[in-house]
This record gives sequence, structure tokens and C-alpha cells, in this order.
Amino acid sequence: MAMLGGRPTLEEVALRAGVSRATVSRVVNGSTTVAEPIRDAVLRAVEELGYVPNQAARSLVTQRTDSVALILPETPNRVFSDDQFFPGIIRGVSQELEAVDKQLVLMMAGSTASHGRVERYALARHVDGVLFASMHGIDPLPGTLARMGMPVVCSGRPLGRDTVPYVDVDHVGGVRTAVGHLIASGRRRIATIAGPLDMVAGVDRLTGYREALAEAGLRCLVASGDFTRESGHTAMRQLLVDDPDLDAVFIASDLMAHGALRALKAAGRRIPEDVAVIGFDDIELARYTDPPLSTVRQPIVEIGRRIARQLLWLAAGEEVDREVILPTELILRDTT
Amino acid sequence: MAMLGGRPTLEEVALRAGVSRATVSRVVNGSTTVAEPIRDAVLRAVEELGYVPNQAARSLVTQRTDSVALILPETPNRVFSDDQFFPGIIRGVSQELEAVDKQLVLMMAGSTASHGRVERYALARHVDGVLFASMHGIDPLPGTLARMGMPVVCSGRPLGRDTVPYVDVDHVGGVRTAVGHLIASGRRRIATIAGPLDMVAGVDRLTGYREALAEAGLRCLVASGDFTRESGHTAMRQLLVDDPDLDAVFIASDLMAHGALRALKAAGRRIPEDVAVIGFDDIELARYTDPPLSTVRQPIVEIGRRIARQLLWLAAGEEVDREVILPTELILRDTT
DNA sequence: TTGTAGGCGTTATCAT
DNA sequence: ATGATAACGCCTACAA
Repeated sequence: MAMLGGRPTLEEVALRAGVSRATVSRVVNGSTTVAEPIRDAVLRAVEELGYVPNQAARSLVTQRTDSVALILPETPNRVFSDDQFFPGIIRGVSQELEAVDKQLVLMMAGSTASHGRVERYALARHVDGVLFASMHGIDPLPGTLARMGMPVVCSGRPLGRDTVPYVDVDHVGGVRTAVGHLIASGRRRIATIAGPLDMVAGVDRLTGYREALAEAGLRCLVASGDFTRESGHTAMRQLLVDDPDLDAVFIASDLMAHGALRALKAAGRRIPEDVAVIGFDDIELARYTDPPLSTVRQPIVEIGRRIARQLLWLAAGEEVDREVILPTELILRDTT
Repeated sequence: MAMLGGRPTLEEVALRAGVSRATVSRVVNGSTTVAEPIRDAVLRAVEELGYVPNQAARSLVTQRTDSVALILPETPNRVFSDDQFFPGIIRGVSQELEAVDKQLVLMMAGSTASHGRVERYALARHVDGVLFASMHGIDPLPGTLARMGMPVVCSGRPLGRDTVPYVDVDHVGGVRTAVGHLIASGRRRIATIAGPLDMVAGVDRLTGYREALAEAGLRCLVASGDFTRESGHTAMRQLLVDDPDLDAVFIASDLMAHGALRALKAAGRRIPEDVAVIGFDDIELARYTDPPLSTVRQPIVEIGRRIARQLLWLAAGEEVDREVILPTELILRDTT
């Protein structure tokens, strides 16, 4: 049992086991060059004293902390508001990290002021690496850290010309498939509610929509939201004003789709008879909207796992792919 | 600019500024006993070299890490699945922590195996404190850590007889108000879908329901869920079998209520004409269910902030209240 | 196989 | 007001 105030050190364990500090260190770190009986004695002493290595001391010499930082752009609306994206990412990341006994340090970085904090922190702690999730606009931070030799991986293709490794899904392809399905089933006035255009996910999904319509020679009708329910609701009402006869809409996130569904129903549209809708994400909510939402599934937790794995490779000094693209899948429910 | 491989140390800054390490340390830590010109010279050197203090070295001597751990019981279903509780807590906690420039270390602790990890970690890192959110059953970990002198605060009254400080809401009172409202508006066959009974939130909300019905001389009808949508859906169907004539139901979480709404509609019940429903939480979803859900609001983010603040006080060596109870509020929308 | 000793980058206690 | 100097707890050559 460790006692209050002053936990045992290597030194004390060594004393108790009747060996040198070096030997204790070897045992604790699993070196194989220690005689069986000695190892046992040390282990017993460790047990009896309740010894736990001091991570700060260890880091000081090893230059590692066995922890990685996950940086999330805290925008008032989105992060943790009611979106399953971040929770999913966190979950995936922590699964992978746990497997190798590393810790997850979470940092919100909304303001540019906090960018300073983040940078200082990453440097000061010697975190073993930094993960970024869904940045807005052109953020120099990932590139800056990478250039200083810090392992960095992003979820979502980073804007700008920094070339840090990232994991993303095939937004364009996924949306083209979805909109293609709408067209194939006879819809002709197909609108979209785009995500924020300072985010790759927003831009790429809009591109997919545009490409699909262009190919079919159909006209575009675009409204914009910021991935929140509320914005989806507002955008849908706008769309209904712009073209009361629209017969389908692709919406860049399920949450926005949820808001849009409400606007559609309020306007007396039957779904999917009058207007078909397809969302993007496939969060659990999608199965419970009324009617259940057709959507483009992206493997959110898997993205978290992959960025974590990539980072661990990087930190281990390996080369990793500059780009990993995960597939999406069209899930057809009752809104199409 | 710090260079790759080997960032500058106190020593180098001292050299460059032409002073001793001690003086640099003083400046960096904001001591007031340093002459103006010297301070400036040091600051300039810090700037030019891109010096950032090494946290490990610092922790080694100060015995602090400026970081706190947040332990979440990772159950396959709940954490981060689609519940706004944990995200809200995290958000509140990180707001408070950021204000004092401390870091948040996130740890999932589902298995008992991971309990070992958590304990070791908390000890090894000298985290300044540990936060627990919504534990299941009787968990000895908070008490154990507290006894070892570690500052600990829980969100939700801990089961068992360990006496660690906690922050919770008035579950019983909130539910009694809600059920009281149902009764006052003429409902007589009022069922409930309870949360998991190994959690205080589950037990207390059930108690509130029982008390309210007992007072009114009404009969109880109870089904159980685990706070997920799916379980709410299942439980509601069961309830409908048990008593096809029920005219109201109090549901221990909004997510379960969402699932239940679906079951109710599938069974052809009109809401609220045939059956009234009230949930608990007031997550954003509640405004978007069909119809919008009446519910008992609990201030989730505020809970996060409070546990963080309490912990900070504790860590600073102050006394804190053993118990902080936050109020709830009945939000009436269209399901009542 | 085991022990010795030096150093990791800071802070803090003394002198000065 | 500033500067030596001794910890802080551990890892790791290097020596034995």
C-alpha cells in the first residue's frame, strides 16, 4: 500500500529488495536480463511498497510521455453540442490508445488565442503526437507542429498546402452515389443543404452534389447550414421558398436533415412521396427520425481508430501513407 | 524558433541572456523580484530561442502536473453512443480547466481491468485530481484514490459508503414535479420507463415516480431501460402490452423517450391526446422529436463545470461541500 | 547478470 | 536582486 504523502521511489524498492536501483528499473521495465530469483524479490518489494513509477521522472529522461493530444476546434455550436461526430472520434482514438497504454489529452481550440496554448502545451509536454479533428479553414497549426518534428495526423483533409498525413472518407464519391440514386428514382428538382464551406467536409459534399447534377444535366439549388439541426431547419425553409416544387434534397449531415425533416413536415410535404431526403453520417438518430432517414454512412469510430494508429506508427518512427481514404455506404431507409 | 531535435533549455536561455538559470526561472514563473532590464533581456532570449519550459522537469520538482483526469465508465452502449450527457460533462469540465490552464486527460474505464490502469495512471502522473462521471454500481475506486490523498470529485451521488464530494441534481424532486403535472392534468394510468438500477440516476428517478404516484394513490407500472433509444423503444412496447390503456408515461431519459415515442406512434397512440409523455435531460433532441418532448431539464454542462471547480478547490487545499445539488426544471412542450 | 554513476531540465534553498 | 547548488526520480551507458 502506498502511503499518503510521499510514495515510494525506485530507491526504496531497491533497498527493500536488497539490489541496486538499476536492477529494479530493469525489472520494472521488463528487461529479460535479470535472474529469476532477483526478479521475484524485486517484484515482491514493488508489491509490498505499492510502488508506481513516477512518470515525470521517466519522461524527463526518455523524452516520451506516453500520451497524445487530440485537438478539437471548439466552435460554440458544434463540438459536443449534439453531434455524434466528435464523440465517435474520441471513442475510436481512445480504443487504440488504450491498447498500447497511452493516454488521451483532450484540448478544445476554438479561438486563435487557444492556438498558442495548444502549441505550447504540445511542446512543453513532449506529447508523443498530436491529432487534429475536423478543422475549419486553413489552420497552420498542424503544419507548424509537424515541421518541429512532432508527429501529427489529421482527421479530414487539411486545407492549405501543408502536407501532414490525414484520414478521410470519400465525400465526393459517397454523395455522388446518393444523388445518383435520387436521380435514378426519377427525382428532377434536387436541392441540397451544404455544410460550412470553410470545412473540407462541407466543400467536398457540395462538390459531389454538383458533379452528380451536372452529369445528369439538372439544375442546382443550394442552401447552406453549419451542421446543426437548427441550421438545417432554417435552410430547408429557405429552399422551400426558393423552389416550392423541389422533389428531393441531399443534406450534408444527419443532424441538419433532422431539422429539415421538421421544416418539410411543417410545410405539409409528405416524405418521401412529395420530397425524398438523404442525409450524411448515419448517426444512430437516423434510424429514429420520422420517417427513418436514408443517409450516406461514414465510419466515424473507425476514422478515430485510424488516425490514432497512423499517429502511433509515426511516433514509432515509421513511414505512413500521406492519405487514407475510407469508404462510405449508401443506407436506404424510408425517406427515399 | 525552436529547432528540430533538441529544444532550448533554461540553461541556454540563461547563457544567451547573460544571467543565471535561477533568474531565467524567476522570470518565466513571473517572480516580481527581478530588475526590469534583466527581465527584458531574459524575455527577449526566451523569444528568440523559442523556449518552452519542459513540463516533465517541472513536475518532477513541483509534484504537480497541471492536469486532471476525467474517468468515464465506458459501457458499450452508452458512453458516446448517442447520448449528450458525457459530451456535456466534458464540455463543462474543459471550460473550467481551460480557464486555469490545466489539461484534461480522458480515461474510459469500463472493465474492472481498466480500473487498475486508471489507478496506476492517476498515481504515476501525479494528476492534480480525478473526476468521475456517472458510475455504475458500487465503485471503490473514487474512495480508494481519495484515501491516498488524491483530490476526487464525482458527478452523481456515489453508491456505497465512501464519502467523496459530489455534484448531482435533484432527481427525485424533478421527477415528482413532472409526474405531479401529469396527475394534475388528469392522467390516471401513469407508467414509467426507468433507467438502469445500478445507477443513482436510475434509482432516484424511479423513486420520484413512485413517491408521486403513492401520494396520489395511483398504481405504479414500471419497465426498465438502460438510457438508450433502443431500450426505450422496447420498454414502451412492453408497457403497451402490460396496460393498453395507460394514458401517460414518465421516461427517465430523453433518448429513451425518443425510442418510446416511436413505439407509441407505431401502436397508433396519439400524443398527447391518448398518452402524455415526459422525458428527462432536455437534450437538444427534445425540441425536435415529433411532437416536441416535454422533459425535466438538468443542467448538464453546469454539472461538468461544478465538478471541475470543486476539484480545483480541493486541489488547492480548500475545504469543499460534500454535496452540491443543482436544480432541475420542468419544460413543457407538446407531449403533455 | 548486476552495480556505479552521470545526467535529463526545473525549482528552490541558500548565500552573496 | 542575483547566483551557486542541491534535490526531484528515473534510465542507461559503462564497468565489473
